[in-house]
Amino acid sequence: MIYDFNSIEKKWQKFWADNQTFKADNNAEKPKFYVLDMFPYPSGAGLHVGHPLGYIASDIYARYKRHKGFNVLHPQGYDSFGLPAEQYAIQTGQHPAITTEANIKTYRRQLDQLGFSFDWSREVRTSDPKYYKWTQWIFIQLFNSWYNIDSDKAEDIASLITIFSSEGNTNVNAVCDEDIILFNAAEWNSFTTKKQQEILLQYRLTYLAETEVNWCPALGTVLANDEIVNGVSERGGHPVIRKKMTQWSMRISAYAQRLLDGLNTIDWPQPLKDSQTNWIGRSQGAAVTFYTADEKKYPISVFTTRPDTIFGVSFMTLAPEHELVAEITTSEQKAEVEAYIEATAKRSERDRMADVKTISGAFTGAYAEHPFTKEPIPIWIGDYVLAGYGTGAVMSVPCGDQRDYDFAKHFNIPIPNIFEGVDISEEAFADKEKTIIANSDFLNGLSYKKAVKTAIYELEKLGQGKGKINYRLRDAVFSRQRYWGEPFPVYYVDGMPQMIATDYLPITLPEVEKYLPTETGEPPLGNATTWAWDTVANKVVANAEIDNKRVWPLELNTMPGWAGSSQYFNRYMDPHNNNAIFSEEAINYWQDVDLYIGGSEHATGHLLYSRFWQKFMFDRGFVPKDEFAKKLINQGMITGTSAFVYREEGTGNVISKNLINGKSVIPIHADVSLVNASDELDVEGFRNWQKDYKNSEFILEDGKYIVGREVEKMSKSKYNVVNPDAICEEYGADSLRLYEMFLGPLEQSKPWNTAGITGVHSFLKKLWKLYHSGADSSFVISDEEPTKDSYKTLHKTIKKVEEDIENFSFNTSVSTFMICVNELTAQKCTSKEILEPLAILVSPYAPHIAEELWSKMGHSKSISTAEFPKFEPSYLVESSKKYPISFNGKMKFTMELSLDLSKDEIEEAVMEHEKTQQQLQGRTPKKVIVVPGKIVNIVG
RNA sequence: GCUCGAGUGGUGGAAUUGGUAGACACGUUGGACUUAAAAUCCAAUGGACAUUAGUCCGUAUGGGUUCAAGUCCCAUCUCGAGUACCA
Repeated sequence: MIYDFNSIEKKWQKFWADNQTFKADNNAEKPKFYVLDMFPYPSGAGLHVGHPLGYIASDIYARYKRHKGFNVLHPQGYDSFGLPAEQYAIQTGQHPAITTEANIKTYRRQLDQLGFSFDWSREVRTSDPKYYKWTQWIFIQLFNSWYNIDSDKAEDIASLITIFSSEGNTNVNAVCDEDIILFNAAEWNSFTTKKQQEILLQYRLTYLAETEVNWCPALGTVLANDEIVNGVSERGGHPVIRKKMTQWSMRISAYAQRLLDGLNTIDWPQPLKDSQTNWIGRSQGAAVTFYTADEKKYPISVFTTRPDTIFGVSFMTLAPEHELVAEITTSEQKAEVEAYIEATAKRSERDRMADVKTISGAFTGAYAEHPFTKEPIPIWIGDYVLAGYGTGAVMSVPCGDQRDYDFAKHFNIPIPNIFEGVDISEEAFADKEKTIIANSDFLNGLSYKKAVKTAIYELEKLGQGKGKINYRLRDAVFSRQRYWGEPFPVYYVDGMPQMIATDYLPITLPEVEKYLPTETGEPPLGNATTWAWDTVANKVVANAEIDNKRVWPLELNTMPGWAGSSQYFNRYMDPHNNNAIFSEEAINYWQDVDLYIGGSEHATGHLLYSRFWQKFMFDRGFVPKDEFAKKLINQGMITGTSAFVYREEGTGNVISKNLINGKSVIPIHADVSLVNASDELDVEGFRNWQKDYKNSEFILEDGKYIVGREVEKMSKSKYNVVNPDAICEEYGADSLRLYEMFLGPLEQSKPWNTAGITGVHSFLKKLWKLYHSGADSSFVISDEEPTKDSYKTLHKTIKKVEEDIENFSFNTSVSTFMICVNELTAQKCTSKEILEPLAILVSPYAPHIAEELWSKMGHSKSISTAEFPKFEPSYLVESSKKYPISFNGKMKFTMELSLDLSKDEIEEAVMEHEKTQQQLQGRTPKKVIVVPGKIVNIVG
């Protein structure tokens, strides 16, 4: 009987589906284990061989944990809102829901054929109204919450209203907008409802605010910083400009410190933690207030990490956008300042980035007063100061900061030296550790640390400063001018946002004629004709019914891509619950994700926002853990191996790689499916594929055309995409699963080369043969007592595979299986004692063949219910060891010695050996190092 | 520029606390079987010299620690990822 993988795999995939083998129970006696993959965006291109890498790894782990007696939750779903489907809709008029549905079908078929043990009964789709009902629900919870710094957590907005109406806001310590007015209880109670709502909005965790955004006119949308590459949109490469818009924001900044602290409690890759740490960008220093030297005494607050250098300030720099600029600029300087502001506004992000070195700025003509020396300090504006960071103003200390130094040099501003014994004639001195402060009044002679403390103390005495921690992390804009996203459960009464009661969720996406922004520049939902909220009937009605009494307009923006993915891991716990985002029983049973596998590209997007929402959900008592994933692994990327043919310039001949010899050629991508393992091109196939080359002359070497190879990212445009469907057809899913693991460590990126798959495929055939040693290769398994060697082979395999899986070293397990099967084949082992546990060992990696062998051995239940074989160390105990005998650290020969020997006995035996004498050639060794069980090294 | 990660045969990669470098595969070469091909099996395969032993060199480069270094320390180079004037 041959190994007919195609029918075996189909058979077991059907068995698993029919029997719901991997359906997870929400209240089992067994301990829980939650293995999660980052769910995919279902793109039109389908899966290529790089996509399943992480899914295979997590599937192996999930299957292993089942064997180990855990109740495993291993769900899968789709992040199905997103721009590509919308772009396609704009181009073709096809509704994104239809495109998405079709793409999901392809994904599902491709995932199924790989034999994953997903519990598909729990599938979620972010674009499904039954799912996004709960995304809208979370939004409402955020709206109805504020961040209390005293309790250091989010609380219900009702508690804030209670405080306002009983004592006003003077004692409230909250994370809120900067421009808060102070009021007492009586004033609060006398405010109009609208006024009260305006004030509350300044405290809510999601709030409407005027934000400066990256507006892309061509796409009609706002882009996040990470959606802009080199100043143009990542998709399409359209120009991006800065623009002010009223948008929903998330007060993630409230959680900056906790997001930082939480990193210490989770087992995530260090590079990922580092990039979140950088993104949050905590810096400790002081807020200092300077006052202008004129009679108006405008306060200018700055943030500095170096309050110890305050006596080195020789000018101040404001961002050109700073609101004080217009107020303080003198009439003489007005023209110059305005010209500079205009020039910077025109400069695109791209120009600014490409040109970091150019120093530019303008003098405002105004002066500030130094808090201690009372000397006048000139106030400049310069675009190296960013309006969006800190206060948009800096105290410039040219001797201690290179940018300030460069600016001062360029504009001939004095550079006072406040460091003892340091030369600053060439560059600024930014070292904190070796600093001794000089020329600084009461700070003279102090070290950095002491000077910082003293400076802050003195500033506080003056009432002109205090210690402060600043974060780079900005509140996250949550509005998108797009169609294919979650609608907000929000309508507007007199311009003030109102939440729709959660009973009436979901608010489903309206139908529109066109998916583009409206002619008046409103988002695509502005095209909807049935998009108004009837506050009495509590339903969406036609826009024509808007009377601004009972029927009001609905929000036109939709939510960003990360909305749907920020709590999906919790929704999987109870995905069909229509009364709650999840039941208490479900969340209390599953708690959190034990293992999360996905790409590192989500480091500062999805993974930061999810942690933020999780902490919010924790504060409000919805979830028991404030971090959602205990352990996270980034799988590396599988790159493609592109193939190139070379067209000679001039002649147009296509020259085989080794015949180029310095000729001037242009490399052209060839489809990798036209190239065999020996880099030979199917010339006829190439001619038929690229009609332009139909009649070109191909210059061959030894009758073959040899292509060039290069490792690149797998993409359609490089013709290097390898599709898993064809591989499953030719070698089977088990081969593909094994091979993807065999390629190398999970976390490393590595190039794909289909040729190597024959190695794991023939391993599976050998495995099959081990169980089919009868006449006509029929199934044979015996009750014979296994040999010692067979036991040893099995148990060293159990040990290694178990260690490997626990350490996520899946590549080495595959090698271990190969060695095991090679050895058992040589031993002619047919014992059930050995072959039964072997099938279980293999089953997480190659589940189809394992199920088939398992059932042939007479089992009626799935192999996934079998217990993982227990490692028995006694089978590996050795009585002797083949010692490597080294001379001066270099191994010369080996010697078999009993492990019972003492150090001295070993030394004696080694010294007596004739090869030792031969090596020594009569010399007496200076020293003999004996490490029992390891090595002998003879020195001298 | 800064932060982080990585450099091992022709290729993917192995190598526990420092203890036989190159496991396991791919590829290549030779052989068996076959009319032939595929499949399968056997042997060789880091480099150089010697081809019988054997000797020397080898884990990016240069130093160091050690009886012993791919592994630890210092410096340099190269590649990859993240970030972009963060005061």
